[in-house]
Amino acid sequence: MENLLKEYNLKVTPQRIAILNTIYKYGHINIDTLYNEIKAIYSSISLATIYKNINAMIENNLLVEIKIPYQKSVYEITKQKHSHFICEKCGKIEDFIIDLDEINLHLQKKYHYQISSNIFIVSGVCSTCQTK
Amino acid sequence: MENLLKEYNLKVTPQRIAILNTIYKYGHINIDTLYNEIKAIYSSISLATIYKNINAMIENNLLVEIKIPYQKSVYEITKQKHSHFICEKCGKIEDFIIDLDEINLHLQKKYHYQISSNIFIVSGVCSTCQTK
DNA sequence: TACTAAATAATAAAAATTATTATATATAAA
DNA sequence: TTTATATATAATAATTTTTATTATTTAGTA
Repeated sequence: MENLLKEYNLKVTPQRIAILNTIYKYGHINIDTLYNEIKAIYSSISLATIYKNINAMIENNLLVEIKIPYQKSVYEITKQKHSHFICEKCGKIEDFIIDLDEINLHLQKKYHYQISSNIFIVSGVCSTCQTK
Repeated sequence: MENLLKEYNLKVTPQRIAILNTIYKYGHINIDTLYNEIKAIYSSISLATIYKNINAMIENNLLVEIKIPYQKSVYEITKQKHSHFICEKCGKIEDFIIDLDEINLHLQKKYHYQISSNIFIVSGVCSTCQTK
């Protein structure tokens, strides 16, 4: 995680490494869970520090915030463009890759949008919850 | 708007009618703008009443909340399923209809999701902002 | 018209986020 | 390796956002 921080022009601190490790471990994590996890390691850390770091990392594009219906936002490490599936039963969030180029091209032609990014969130019931 | 409230099993009050009229006028509106607009009509209304009504209307599916990156949520009257385009320059939000059935079917087959809804938000530059 | 449940107004309280400031630490340069 | 500087942290405080409380008023209905 040190290299990652350096890549994104952020100073390397043990707290930040812990934050990134935790986010990486979870894949997606909200502020409360993150705070609790970090507190277990650095008991003196304050929520404000978590927020400050998260915001710094978002500004430097090391993290992205995913705003989810009926839930608090989750944060994840910036990676290949992908979409999210959210299970309405167990709350699990899964990444999946789907090619949106065709749709974007279509929108570009039809509405003359210059498209820079997509958010695609799918809600439903995951395969494991269906069998319960 | 009276009929709309009745349809969704909500009592008809002048404040609620004003709220719905304002949302309808704007298409999409955030809580602050809404509050200011309503205050101009009912100067004694409190923000808590706005929140309470918005939440009641969301629970009864008369309104939907759209969570947007880098902005406060906006609310809109429930209508035909649609997606949103957000202009990064002027902040304008536009609705558009696009058929996501194929994609959903593909996801359903590939990941065995039972899909109930989609959120599709496209960011970029709108046609008018491109020519500036 | 009167009854009942629910809405409003006016706070207050709680939850979420950001700001402040002294101290500590990371990085870069000497 | 040491020192200087900028930035991060911790501890709070302050702000912002959202929800709860309660007395009063109002809408819908009998």
